[in-house]
Amino acid sequence: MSAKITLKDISRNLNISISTVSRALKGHPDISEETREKVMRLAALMDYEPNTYAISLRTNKSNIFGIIVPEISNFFYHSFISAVEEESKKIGFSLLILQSGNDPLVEAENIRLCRLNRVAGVLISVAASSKDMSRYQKLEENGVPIIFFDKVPDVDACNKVCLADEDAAVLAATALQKKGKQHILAIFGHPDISITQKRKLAFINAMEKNKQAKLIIAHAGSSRESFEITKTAFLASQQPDAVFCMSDEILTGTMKAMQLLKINIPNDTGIISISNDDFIPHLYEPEITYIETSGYQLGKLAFERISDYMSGKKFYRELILPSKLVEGNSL
Amino acid sequence: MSAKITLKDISRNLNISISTVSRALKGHPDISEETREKVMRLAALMDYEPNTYAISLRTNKSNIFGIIVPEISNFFYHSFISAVEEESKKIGFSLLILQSGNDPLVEAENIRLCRLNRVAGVLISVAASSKDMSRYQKLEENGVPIIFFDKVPDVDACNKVCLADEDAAVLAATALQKKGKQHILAIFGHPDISITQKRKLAFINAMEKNKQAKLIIAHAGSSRESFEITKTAFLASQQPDAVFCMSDEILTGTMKAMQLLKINIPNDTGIISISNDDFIPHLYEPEITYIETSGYQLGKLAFERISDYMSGKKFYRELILPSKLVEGNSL
DNA sequence: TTTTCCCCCGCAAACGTTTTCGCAATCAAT
DNA sequence: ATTGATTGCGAAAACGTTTGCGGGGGAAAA
Repeated sequence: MSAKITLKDISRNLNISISTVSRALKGHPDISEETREKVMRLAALMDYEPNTYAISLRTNKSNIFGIIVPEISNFFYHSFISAVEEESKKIGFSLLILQSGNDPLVEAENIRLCRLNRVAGVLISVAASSKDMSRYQKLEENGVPIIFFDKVPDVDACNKVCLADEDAAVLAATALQKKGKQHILAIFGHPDISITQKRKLAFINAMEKNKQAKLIIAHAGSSRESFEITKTAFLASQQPDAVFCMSDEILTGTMKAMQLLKINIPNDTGIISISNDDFIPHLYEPEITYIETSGYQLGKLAFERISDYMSGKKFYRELILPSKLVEGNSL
Repeated sequence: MSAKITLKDISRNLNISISTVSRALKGHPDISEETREKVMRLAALMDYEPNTYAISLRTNKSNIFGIIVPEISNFFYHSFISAVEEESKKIGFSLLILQSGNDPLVEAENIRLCRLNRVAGVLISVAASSKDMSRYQKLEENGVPIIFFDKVPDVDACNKVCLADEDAAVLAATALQKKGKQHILAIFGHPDISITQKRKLAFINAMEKNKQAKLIIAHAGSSRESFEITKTAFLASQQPDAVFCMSDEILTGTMKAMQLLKINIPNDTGIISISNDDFIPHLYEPEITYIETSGYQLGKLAFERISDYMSGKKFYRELILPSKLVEGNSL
């Protein structure tokens, strides 16, 4: 049980005051080069590690970011978290990861936890699309920066980093047109969530330019539903010559149907999706052509924003991460 | 900037001492029912939230578990973390999640971080299969319980929770025999890692009972490699009538080859794998028959062990999570 | 010589708790 | 009435830092 060594230990050992040790360790200009050297050396030798709790108590700050997501078991949030973790580590920060399970109550509780732990900042993808910002504002009043990402509140006065949802849909539509697809099954997510609405609108608009193409719009709340939708569509008299899947989850359902019906891709039909990572699209043969909206990249962006905020750039901004087409062989 | 209210605020308000307030709040027997009530009520009213840093400084404890995994972007660790998070929340604990990237140096640094943050306990899946336990022991000397899970050190004097690796392989072998498979391609992971060795040994042993079956053993370090191995095997003159995949990663590679070669499952060939979750096996049509070794369940088990430890059961134990066969339609 | 200035450094308070010790009051037992 | 135990509470130290203020000493300016 090697007792933790403290500033006091060092000061006693060197016959100088605690304050001098403290200042020396953090390069305060008041301290002479000579004593600074001395202190530094001894601290290293004694394996001194500052007590983060004492520091936080004194300064009312911490080296922890809170990060709240609907669920951690999700590729997208996953890669987001990884990215933030990588960057945070570089500046000596740790992550307090909390999942809200899409429940506003749990979310509120998590925010409370962040307050309790005096986190230095919060990154959050909101659960409910509530317009009630009060629970978030409490944090900012205490000087805690809060960055919304992906699923963000529908108000202007906050910091957001988002994916280019419309843009991704447009890119997909363009790719389909370029291939001359004429009979397209487009499967979107649950009609109520905002991301579905955005992508659907943008997709349909972009498709308008191609008057003669036949468009079938469908909504799937789960992988299972998109499986059924796809199956039905391809069992009909006239098969689509392309499928657009709004998300990874939908893509997996569609692909199961493809396997069941032994449909040849891309000869019988083309596939294109919007995906968060390369994982799902690379699972199939041929590999799926997709529009990437990277959680990882978004994480990097969010970290950048929170760093900027903490170093003084406290104005509100919305950052958008561009998406890009990744060519597979499925279209 | 609503200043945080403290014990002092409450005490002043009630004209009693800080110590009394502190004791009242935590139900100390010294305090009369009457004042306890009073204090409780006012605390609730004033929305009092204890300062965790002050508490930790004073008690040298925290309400945080450290959890160190090779990578967080991995289904298995993922579900493990989810399970631990769920349970921890119930007892008011948070999680400090760190990834080592399989680098012993980073791992050491992460362990240091756990010490720095005075975590109440550590759950770790070790990076290197090093037998050097010193860096871990330092924690236990400080009274911090450390539970190893999944990838554990090869020594007895520590707490472990593991998957039934041998068991899973035996179950798979048995299932293959029951179906009367005679020409089996078995793909394992990288030959150096311990889990590969365990599973391979158990699998081969279990297969011995079926003398006339032809067994092809292969090793794949990645999804790509298992793709190549499978392709080659099925392009040969005599095709296997079943494939056994040791892990999800290997399964994905094999399934890509199946799609490429348009092999009919289970008519042309049967598939069975060992998987951490239902996610990957359910991605295909037909769904894959697999042996489940659940990260989620393992997380629950690990939490149970660390709770027990903290409540006094400090002896060393190794817990094994049984695995079970989940029937799909691929065999 | 005196004054002014700057360079280094120490004192002590403060952050919000927990906990040891002790004290006064009450009550039961002798 | 004296002792002894018990009950309910307060004073104060401690946890390890940071930081405002002030002071001693030496050098430069007067």
